[in-house]
Amino acid sequence: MAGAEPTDVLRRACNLAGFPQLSVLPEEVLTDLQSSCRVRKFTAGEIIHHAQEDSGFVGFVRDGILRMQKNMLDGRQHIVGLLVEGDMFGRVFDSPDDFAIEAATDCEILTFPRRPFEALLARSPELDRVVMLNFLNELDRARDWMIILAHSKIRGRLAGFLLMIVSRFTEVDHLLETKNGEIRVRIPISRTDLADLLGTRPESISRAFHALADDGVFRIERPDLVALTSLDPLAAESGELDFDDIGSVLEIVRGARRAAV
Amino acid sequence: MAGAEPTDVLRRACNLAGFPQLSVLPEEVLTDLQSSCRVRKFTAGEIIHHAQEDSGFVGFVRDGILRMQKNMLDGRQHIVGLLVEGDMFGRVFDSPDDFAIEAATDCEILTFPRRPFEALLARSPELDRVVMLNFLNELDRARDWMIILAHSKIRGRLAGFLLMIVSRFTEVDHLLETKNGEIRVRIPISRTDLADLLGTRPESISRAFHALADDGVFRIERPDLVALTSLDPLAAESGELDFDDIGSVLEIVRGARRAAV
DNA sequence: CGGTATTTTGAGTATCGTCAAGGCCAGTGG
DNA sequence: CCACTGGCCTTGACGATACTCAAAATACCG
Repeated sequence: MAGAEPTDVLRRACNLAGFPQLSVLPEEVLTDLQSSCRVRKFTAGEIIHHAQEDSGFVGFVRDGILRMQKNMLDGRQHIVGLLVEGDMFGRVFDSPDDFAIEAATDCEILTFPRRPFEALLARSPELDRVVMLNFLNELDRARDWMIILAHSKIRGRLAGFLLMIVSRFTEVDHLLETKNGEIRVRIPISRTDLADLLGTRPESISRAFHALADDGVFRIERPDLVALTSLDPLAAESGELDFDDIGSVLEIVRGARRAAV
Repeated sequence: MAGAEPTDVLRRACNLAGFPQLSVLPEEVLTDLQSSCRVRKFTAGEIIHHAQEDSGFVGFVRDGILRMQKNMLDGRQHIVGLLVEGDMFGRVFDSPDDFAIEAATDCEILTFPRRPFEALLARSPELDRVVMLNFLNELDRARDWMIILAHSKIRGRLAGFLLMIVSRFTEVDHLLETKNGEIRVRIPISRTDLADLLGTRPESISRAFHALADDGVFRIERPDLVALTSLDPLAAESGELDFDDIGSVLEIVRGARRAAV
């Protein structure tokens, strides 16, 4: 399959400019990266990486959303993280990942064969730094998910999830939109995925959505789109979580309000 | 306070031999580390590091258990991880940690001033590697906690917690003991901490303990000590979680059985 | 416009959170 | 040595919440 592909076209398609973290790398490292890079596309539901086997590559998400999950023997699955554009995934220097990676939406990723990538990592402290900071960021996110999951009521978890989207996934393509003084948040995964992520069932997720809507926390435009005028009720529901960069989101809201007047 | 201390004695006390991960480091790096190392002791309940402020050091746990947590405005606290002997904590190269670190038990840690540590990190690829692998390990643990938290019933979460201890904290001082063909697991934190970690209340933790005991999953010797003859019921309760190195624990059990016969 | 998957709603049961009270243990001081 | 105290764990009762199974409504896709 790979042999039949027009590799020069593929490589031209490997535009690394879309990854701000990589912009600090020296030109030489970038060309090295480009030379082993491949673009791969997946449609929603496809398996990108099986748990506990070496995929042989590290990946960068260029577009779409991936879910990292553990598939249980009884058929249920638990999601431990969402990967969005700009995120890196995969292992370096040790055993393969314990989690499977699947496409939650249609998506496009860049892959780099693991061995050459590790070699480059050893040669370039800059790349090493980028990868290290990426892991630290993932660690933060995982712990934020833990806080969200620790809420005893589903309403609180859902509120935490929405805050996670507006605060951590601010930059992600089309997830956030400000219009007429309100923020419109697109929920990029299904109720089932949301249940797998928040540790509950789809029915409870649905009820929590409508309970919050009834209380005026937001308005449900479509099952995958809610509109809200303030983040405060959401923050109150989530139990006074202070996401670190919620401030920047508030700026967005104010900007939207000014634009609306 | 620091100026009054007999620093040569302190430095002799900085025995890095207790950290297997560090044994791969070149002699030169080890001496560098030793030279900036300080030993600090804390008693249970003491605050080691406040959230969102730069502690100015990275730490290694030599003894005892630390909890990493977020303190909520309403007084509740959510635990996002436990640090045990051999674990490293603290940030490098970026903003301070979002979480507070407190002593869950009396403990002893080694601290290294952050700036010199970062400088050494830049000079030594070996140390860099050690730190990177540490973060990867923490990431794995955080995701395992997520899986545990995602259980809808407290029984399942508690079972997951016990499996976490048995599989991930195997090496930790006195937590695990095999005797007369059974494993005795010491629960190193209070019911309240356990509730903060598993996202519930102490009462529910207590009930879950006794419910599992009534079903023969284990026997409660003391509030902080349970004895069990097989991990299978525990694994069944936790929903077929397959902790990666549960195999090695099973070896321990078999060994204990042989010794008992 | 029809067929399918997803989301929502409903009713009954199980589990959990809450508040309050009781028990156990260790340390303290008489 | 014993009574007292305070912290932690346990138990009980009740209301709130979530899970389960089933069915209906809605959205999505061709």
